[in-house]
Amino acid sequence: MDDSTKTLNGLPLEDTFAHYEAKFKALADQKRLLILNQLCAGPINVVDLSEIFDMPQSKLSYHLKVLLTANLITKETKGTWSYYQINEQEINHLLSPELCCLFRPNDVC
Amino acid sequence: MDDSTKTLNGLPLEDTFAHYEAKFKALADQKRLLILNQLCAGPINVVDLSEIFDMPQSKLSYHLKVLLTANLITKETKGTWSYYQINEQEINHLLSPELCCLFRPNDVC
DNA sequence: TCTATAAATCAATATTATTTGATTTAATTG
DNA sequence: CAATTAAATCAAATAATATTGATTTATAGA
Repeated sequence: MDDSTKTLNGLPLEDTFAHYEAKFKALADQKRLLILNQLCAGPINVVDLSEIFDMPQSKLSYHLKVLLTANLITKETKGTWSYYQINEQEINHLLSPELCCLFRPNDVC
Repeated sequence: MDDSTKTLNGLPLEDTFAHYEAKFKALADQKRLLILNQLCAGPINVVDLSEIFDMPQSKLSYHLKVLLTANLITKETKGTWSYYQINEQEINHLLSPELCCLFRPNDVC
């Protein structure tokens, strides 16, 4: 069987890996990892994040969008305010239990 | 306690995340994920890889170097030939058991 | 309605990563 | 030693991401 026809769960391997490439790209940034870690303390809005990290709001919006697009976080908007949260399921699916601990709201590891 | 003083295993959080940023960057590429997956079939050299993936040798050397630097693979040189292998420990430390399966030599998941 | 504020988006720029083909280094073999 | 081959490296071109400050959109409240 030639390599180009290998599949996983009915998908060509290349599609599978294109999918994970996107996830890892979103994780491949120190600032975004710090944001994820901060989100463990609970839902938070852009303004509060920009104070905590001393970062311009537009920069945070950008990085939050990257994380959102990769489905690593979720957003809930209440009136003027948007609160961001970890997508625990997705994180658990990707990362080792060891690593997940850095990004899990309710864990002591 | 202010954010800049948070630590994990005696290291500032930022150092921890700088470390993981490098690992995830190495994983954040479809070609490198395919290479890792191929390495599961056993140690292999650059020329064979470049035939399997129909890629120029210099490109493969580049991507292998990225993976090596991130310590996701290891290299063993025998005379003229260099054989690359998965660093299973490192992969296991990073990825969920589910995902590890894509990159484990001896697993059926 | 007018003002203030949250948050996304935009356009310009800067920074990083990737690709390519050529060259170099080093080991093997005749 | 000369020729061959594996594999790393280099420099130049291109592509992808990130950063900045300004602008825009939308909601809330006086």
